[in-house]
Amino acid sequence: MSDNTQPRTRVRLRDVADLVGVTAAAASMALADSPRISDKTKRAVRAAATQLGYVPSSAGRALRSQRAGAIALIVPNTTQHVFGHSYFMHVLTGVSSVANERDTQVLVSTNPDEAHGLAAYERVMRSKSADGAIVTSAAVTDLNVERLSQSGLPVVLIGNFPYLSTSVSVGIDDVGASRSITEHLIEVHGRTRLLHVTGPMDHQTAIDRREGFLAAVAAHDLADASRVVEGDFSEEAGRDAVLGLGRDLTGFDGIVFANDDMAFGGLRALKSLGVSVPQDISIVGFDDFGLSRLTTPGITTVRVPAERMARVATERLFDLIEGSKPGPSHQELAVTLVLRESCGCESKADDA
Amino acid sequence: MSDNTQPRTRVRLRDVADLVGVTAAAASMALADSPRISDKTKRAVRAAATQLGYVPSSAGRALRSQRAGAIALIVPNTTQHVFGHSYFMHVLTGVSSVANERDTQVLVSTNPDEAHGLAAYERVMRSKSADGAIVTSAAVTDLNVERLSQSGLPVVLIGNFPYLSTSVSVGIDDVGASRSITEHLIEVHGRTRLLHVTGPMDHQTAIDRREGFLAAVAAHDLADASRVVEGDFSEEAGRDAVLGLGRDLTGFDGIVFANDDMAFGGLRALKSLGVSVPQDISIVGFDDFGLSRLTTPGITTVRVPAERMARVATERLFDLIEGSKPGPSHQELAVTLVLRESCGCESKADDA
DNA sequence: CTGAAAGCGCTTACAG
DNA sequence: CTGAAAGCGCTTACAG
Repeated sequence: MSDNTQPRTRVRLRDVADLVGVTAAAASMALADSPRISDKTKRAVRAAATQLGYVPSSAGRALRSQRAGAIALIVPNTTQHVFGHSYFMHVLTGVSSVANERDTQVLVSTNPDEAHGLAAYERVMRSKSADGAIVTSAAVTDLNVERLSQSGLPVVLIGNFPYLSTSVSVGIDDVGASRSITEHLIEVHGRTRLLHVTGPMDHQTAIDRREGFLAAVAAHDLADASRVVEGDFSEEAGRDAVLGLGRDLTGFDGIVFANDDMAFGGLRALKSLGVSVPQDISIVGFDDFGLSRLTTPGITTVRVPAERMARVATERLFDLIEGSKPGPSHQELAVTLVLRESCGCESKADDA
Repeated sequence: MSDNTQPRTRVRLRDVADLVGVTAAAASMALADSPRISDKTKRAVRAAATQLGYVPSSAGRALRSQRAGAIALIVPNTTQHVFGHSYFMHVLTGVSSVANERDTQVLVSTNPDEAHGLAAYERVMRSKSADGAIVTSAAVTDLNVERLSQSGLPVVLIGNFPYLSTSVSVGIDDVGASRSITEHLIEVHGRTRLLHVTGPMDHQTAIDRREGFLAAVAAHDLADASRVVEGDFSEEAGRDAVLGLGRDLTGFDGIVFANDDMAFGGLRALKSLGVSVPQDISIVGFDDFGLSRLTTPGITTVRVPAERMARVATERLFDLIEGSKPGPSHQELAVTLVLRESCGCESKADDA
């Protein structure tokens, strides 16, 4: 019945107020459900707002209230290389859903804006386009993250940042998880001669996952038969690590890759060499952002709860913005060991 | 040397102007490089802005200039199901890079905000949080897309929307591409008994890809030996389509899946039945958003240039916002046939 | 308790 | 040509 053609021209708060016969200030308070305003007026204002299709101007509100009503998700320029698409989508999903609950917009800011002399994300923050930021960088040496997190602006980091101990961050126990998955190869599959292919060593995850690997082999007295090769989280690095071993390859019966992309590259290389996985060599990866269940054999890995990390980080960010709940500065979420075939475990049914 | 501690407190244009000894209006014009202002003043203002670390307030600018300085990328609530993570990231990458070139922020708006009675993206537009929107929906029946695109607000759609012929959109020729890949199975691999598994039939891509398949089999007089089964773009649908054939499966020597996810599900199902691909049955997919090169065998598919579509769409959006260049209302980009092993073509070297 | 002004930061349009 | 006011839309803080 109410075939109210949505107005194409902007509707201002004043228009709503005029229709009811109150001031814009009163209408504002009515819509904000202020106790100052009578129920009768509130109802009238709300009806008028609906009738006119009023939507508050974000600029007007932001300027007056000094709140952008948006948070930024920062994509460091290294992301394409270090993280996969799936990882970022998990993070985006987590951030969006929490932001949605709070009627807050999500701004995605990519970094490589060096032309302007200022990191793009610093611009975002300084221009007050966003009230806070989620940063999911990885490089230990990323000074921008440090500057931003110490600027006093609300920022929550996803990952582990031991050098930024005062920052608020949400991560996982990479050391423990890496140790666990390595011990799975040792204890369940009896592997004794292990290779670890690391990520780029300026990334904390790479450092921690190597540490976990080393702890596992040391605890089982397998350090002498084990080796560590440096990679960079790319599929090519996994391939090169395997191919680079040459005839030394036969000295290993298990490979712990620091992420799934490298495990996939390594898996392909092993296949091309006629080495069968897991019969000849067990391999495992890390992340479970999507790839590892698609391969044949499926890659046994550690599932990093990216979406949950993002959700928690975003909730913490709102706490910071609202100035409430200090809470712990670093939180660690639990991870899951996902057993597939590449380690020697039996094939499971489809895991969706 | 210039160890200028960045000010934590906001720097307003007035502060810059005061430092130079001009009015805020003059400083504004100086930074905008207005011909009204002398070079000397411009230099002084720019120096002061740099010294103070001035970044314009997005709210102030937006309110005055009636321009948000942001565009929105709309994620329809059906996206999780219909598109993959990779697709959306390709789009986001394309949109971001063009937006970055124009100093414009990118807002990501997810749709499922029905609680507020207004589609989230309509809120975004009406609140002037964004000056325009890129919509990458798919459902033919999505009335919100129609409303939004006809609201007069600048909107560019990614995909084909024959029902919205007045809208600006960027897509590919799904019919032609589907026909081509089907003919590849027929002409190159001599397949004659073909099955097509469609997407959800309320999606234009599903309709078009089916049409291309039917055109191919009709042109080669293979319609009688061919069949069409309805799917929904999910891995499970691909699996179910194969398993649902039962002993009829032996009647087919080629399957054209309407996307890669279904092809993957089908591939797994065929493997589980002991049917070898491509020896017994050739299969092909559509999209090439990431998955199809990871499987064994790799899936032959049509590469949809998602990032380029997004770039073109975003450029068109800026044209609309700036009110310039009408140009064609629908553009089609070329696609690539990506030959892998699942059709029977020889294994190629790694395609990165 | 309530009405209406002031002002967030910016840039455009006006007056001189 | 240039100076300074006006006003974008909103909400808070003030005056009555």
